Amino acid sequence: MSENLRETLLGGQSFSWREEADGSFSAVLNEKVYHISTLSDAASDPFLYEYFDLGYDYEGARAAIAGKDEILRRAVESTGTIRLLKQDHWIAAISFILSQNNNIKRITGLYNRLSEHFGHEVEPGRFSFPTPYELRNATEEELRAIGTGFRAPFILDAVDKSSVLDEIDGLPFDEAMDRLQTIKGIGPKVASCILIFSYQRREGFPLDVWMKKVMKEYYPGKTPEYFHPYEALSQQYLFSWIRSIG
DNA sequence: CACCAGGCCGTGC
DNA sequence: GCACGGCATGGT
Repeated sequence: MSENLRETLLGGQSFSWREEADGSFSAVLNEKVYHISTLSDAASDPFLYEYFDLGYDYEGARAAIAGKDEILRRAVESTGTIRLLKQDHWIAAISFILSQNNNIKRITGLYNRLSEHFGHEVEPGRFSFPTPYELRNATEEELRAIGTGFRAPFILDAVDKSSVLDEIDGLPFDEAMDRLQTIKGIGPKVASCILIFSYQRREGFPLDVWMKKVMKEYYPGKTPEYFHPYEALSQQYLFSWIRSIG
């Protein structure tokens, strides 16, 4: 099977993208509205080249993962190639704070409402995700009013501590995890998602309710170390697979 | 009505 | 250190 752009963009690592009626994808990033139909659309754009991590050999990684064991082979063959996006640190941090005890559809809705209420319009009807500066005067009541619920104070704490996101690069993985968790609403799972989908830390292995089920049923006694050096990508394939089969 | 969703916080032990 | 209840909201 070939590239699965849909799974990469809408499968739970980003909440910036929407699927258009013609099957293409669009998102407001970098003060622009990007439209993508295939990965080749990204190759000639420097921003998208980085964003889609086009310098990494995902086909090679995919083959290596599929050869690891029977479950991974099944997971890999159940879908096309999945990539690990390199998203903006702030967007990723808030996205995954929103994700806790939530589902992908509702997370996307919250992401869009935050953009419409606190971001700015870059094209008619298309809003950027709000920066920490744009959220500096937001109140807990305003954030709750758009449906963020108990996550509202976490967002405000992240605004206060947004500089933490500039102190992550170069840290050993465990220290990066600890530093991110100084922000309220960021625990081990959210921190690992931020590190993978924004800081290119491929040793992350987020354990959400789906992946805990996978580990219990198919990898009892195993730790993320088992999947080295493809922890994050293996996790993405297993996550996609277990969700597809329920 | 119940239970769940890409969990974490605060408390108690 | 680990176990537990609570938590906003919308879908099933």
